[in-house]
Parts: sequence; structure tokens; C-alpha cells
Amino acid sequence: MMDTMTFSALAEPTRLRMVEILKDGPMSVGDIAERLALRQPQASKHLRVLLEAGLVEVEAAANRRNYRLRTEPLEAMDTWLEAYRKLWNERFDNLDDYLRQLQSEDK
Amino acid sequence: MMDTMTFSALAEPTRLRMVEILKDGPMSVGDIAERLALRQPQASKHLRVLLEAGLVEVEAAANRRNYRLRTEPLEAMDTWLEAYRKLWNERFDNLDDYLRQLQSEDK
DNA sequence: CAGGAATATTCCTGTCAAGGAATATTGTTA
DNA sequence: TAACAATATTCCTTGACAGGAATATTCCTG
Repeated sequence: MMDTMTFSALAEPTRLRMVEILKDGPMSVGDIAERLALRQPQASKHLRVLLEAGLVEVEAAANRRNYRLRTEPLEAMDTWLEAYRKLWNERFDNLDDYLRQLQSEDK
Repeated sequence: MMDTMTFSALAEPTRLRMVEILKDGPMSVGDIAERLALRQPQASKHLRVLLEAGLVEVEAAANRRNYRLRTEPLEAMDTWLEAYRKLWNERFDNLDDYLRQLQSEDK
């Protein structure tokens, strides 16, 4: 059963952008805030939500806290999607069948 | 750019369950409500959100309205995930490399 | 057209999330 | 330890959203 907390966390545009930025590697709070034109407190608050959703982890480095993307929730999404992929693949298959049928009628 | 409306719609547990139920085929409002032990108005309201998010479509059939899952938003999620899949595949690759290394050291 | 079944909408209320501003905390360095 | 940089937290206000109850709408059938 898919955890809705992942969806809640990603439903907020700023947090989705955070995830996309962190795809390229860990980053400090300040850098994230600057990159997204956020005030630092808002950045911290959003990162907290991502942290509680398990979408990021944090590592203290000197004065800074580097946030790194965690892939587990995304893997879970991927697994959840698995059951739905065949729904649109079926359509392709049907289209495929249809095209084959047309082709054989052409002969 | 991934549409956050999809995530918002799926962030609500009842709506997620609706999507999962509709995976097996279209269903009327009443049947959905019964299946999820919801009152009819709540079912209609949640279906409206799913409709506006493009996650379902509706077809009138006599007195009933049958809701059917639309896969486009899910396909978009799948596409969005594509950029992240390599993140956990890389790990597997690294583990794979590591295991190969161990094995060759064993020789 | 009346009546009834299925569905949608409205109104109300309580809860929760988000931004702004201020402040607290933690860690570093002189 | 004092001062400073980086980050976290709190308080406040506002707006969105969910459930409950009542009602409106739509469509079919006699």
C-alpha cells in the first residue's frame, strides 16, 4: 500500500522543485534557499516535511547541514505504478493489433 | 515539469483508494461509495477532485455515472520518475561492481 | 407530468498547512 | 568565552480542504 505522505510532500510545488534540485546531489539549506529564491526559514520548514516523509536525509558538515535525496519513497512510487503500467501498455498492444490487422487486410 | 495537481489528488487516502479500485475497471458513484464505506456526497466530491486532476473521466449511462481511470497523469508520473530511476540503479551498479571486485580478489 | 433513484452541490464547521517575522539553537572561530 | 554564521523553531494569520447534513439536479419510468 502506497504511503500518501510521499504524495503530500511532493504536492507542494516548492518541495517538488527541491527534490528535483537534489537529484543532482546534496546541497546545504542556504544554497537550496538561494537557488529557489526562498527565505531560509521557509527552506528549513519545507526540508523538514521532506525529511519526515523520508524523501531526504541530512548530514551535518561543519556549520552546514547537507540534504541528500533518498530514493526509497520514489522506488515505492515506481513499484506502485507497476500495477498501472499495463493499463497503458494494453492500449499500445491493442493499437498494435489493430495496425497488424490493417496491414494483413492490405495484402 | 510534473504537475503537482496529480500528487495533491493522490495525497488523500480515500482518493488513492478510489484510483486503486478503478484500476480494475469503471464503476458507478454508488458502487464506489459502497465499496469504500463512504456516504454518496463524499464520494462525489472526491471524484470531482480526481476529475479535475484528470485522473478519471466520466461517462453517463442511464441513471448512473461511470467513472473510469485515466492513465495520462500516471504516465506523466512514470516519465517524471525516469530521471530518478538511475539514482537507485547506480547504487545497484556500484554494489555490482563491488561484488565483482570481491569475487576477482577471491580468485 | 409525477415519483423515485442516482448523483451533484451548497453551506457550515473544524482542522491543517503555508508564508512572514521574530527568535532560538547549534556549531565555528578568534 | 564572545561573536558570528548557518540553520531550526515558534507564533501569528490566512486560506484551502475534508466531513456532515441538507438540498438541488438530472435522468429514467410509469
